[in-house]
Amino acid sequence: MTFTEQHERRIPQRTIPRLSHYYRALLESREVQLISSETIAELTGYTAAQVRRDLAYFGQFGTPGRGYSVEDLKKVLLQILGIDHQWNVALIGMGNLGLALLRYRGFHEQGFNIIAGFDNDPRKVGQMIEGVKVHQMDELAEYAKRDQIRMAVVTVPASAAQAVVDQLVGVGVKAILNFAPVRLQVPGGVKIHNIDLAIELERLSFLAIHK
Amino acid sequence: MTFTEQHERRIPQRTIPRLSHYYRALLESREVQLISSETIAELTGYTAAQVRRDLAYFGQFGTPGRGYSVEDLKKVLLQILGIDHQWNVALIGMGNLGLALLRYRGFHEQGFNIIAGFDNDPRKVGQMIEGVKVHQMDELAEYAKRDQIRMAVVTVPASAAQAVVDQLVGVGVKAILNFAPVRLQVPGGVKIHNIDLAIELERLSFLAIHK
DNA sequence: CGTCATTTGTGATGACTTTCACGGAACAAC
DNA sequence: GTTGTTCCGTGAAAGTCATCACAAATGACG
Repeated sequence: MTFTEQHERRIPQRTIPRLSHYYRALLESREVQLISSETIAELTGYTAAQVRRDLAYFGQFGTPGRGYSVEDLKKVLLQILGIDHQWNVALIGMGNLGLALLRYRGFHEQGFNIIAGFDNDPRKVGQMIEGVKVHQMDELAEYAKRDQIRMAVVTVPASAAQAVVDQLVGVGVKAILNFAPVRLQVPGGVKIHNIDLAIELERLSFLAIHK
Repeated sequence: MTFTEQHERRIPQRTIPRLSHYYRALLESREVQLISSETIAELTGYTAAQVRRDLAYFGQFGTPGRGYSVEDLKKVLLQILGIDHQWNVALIGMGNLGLALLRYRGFHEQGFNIIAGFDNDPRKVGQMIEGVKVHQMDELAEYAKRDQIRMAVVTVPASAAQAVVDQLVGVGVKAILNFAPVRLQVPGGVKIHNIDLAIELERLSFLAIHK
């Protein structure tokens, strides 16, 4: 069973993280060969209808009366999420957050290989951390070309983020995960996803005092 | 001008982070006294109608024909977001991510004071990092009571997260920011917000290969 | 005071997302 | 075969959220 690109409908934004959760549920279900939408729902906390609808956006992967093949569905989800192959990732900004992400094992386990770090601080350049060497920013173009880097994680201060992103776009990076608390401009075709830790805490604060 | 609690309507989930963005835009507008929804929209990348609607969920803060008072609106947003006072926060799990968050200045700037760290690794217990002491987990109850800790950030491995959360709930913590990639059970009244870095990367991967 | 330009707050509309509910496909059992 | 059970895929309904568009409010100006 294979997933073949077929964009008939628009995919709801929130479907995508749910697919990741479904995939994790499948990883925990090695002993069974078939799994129902109801079981996936129980394991993930969503509803069975939601599971079926989300999967149906991408094709017909189940068998009525039986369920979904765990092995096949895992492959399909890997393909849909784009993690059926390795991503070479550059990490820009080797401050505390950058170091933490470099050491975070979760990335490598999902096929995201951080293959080079970049920083402008001379004290950090040249260091070897977790098997990853830290380079000066002006070496970015060289490595991006050589190692086909198409994804980057940005953990520089807000004031430097736009310039860094411009450089990344310039060397062909197509997807950027940005931790700097600032809205960044990118040309069409380049995807950017922002994680703002202060805003996440504020959201929690709001939840805690309301409702 | 003051915001008085009045929950007539349900607040859309996505309104809350937008409020944080509006607040940031106001911080950058010190020279002006009045600001229009149109200007806030330009600064944040949303639409003017969205800005007005979001604010209107909580009351009437503007003046027709004039706009919003920057000073007043800042106060209102601080109140709505619950960051008009300090939060005492416990940080559980002093691994790489925990250390990065401890050193991250953005938290303290928004009134989130990490006042104690906790870990079960004997090599970490007793250390002093960024002015914060690392304690054993079994000392949690004592500190939670003494310092009125009502919020916690959890950066322990997935396998330990539920036990940690149970302890936090037991000592009266009401809001938890969880970085462990696992779905956690909490009783009603306790708010939990999850950030899963691997899933965020998968979302980016999806965006990069589709559309 | 009347007119004009401006901008809020909100009813109405439209777009998007989730849930419901059921036809039909698949297989087991006899 | 036929019956019974299971469970997917999806049209339709319900629910949620964003945008439109305008009445009403405000102050400037003469």
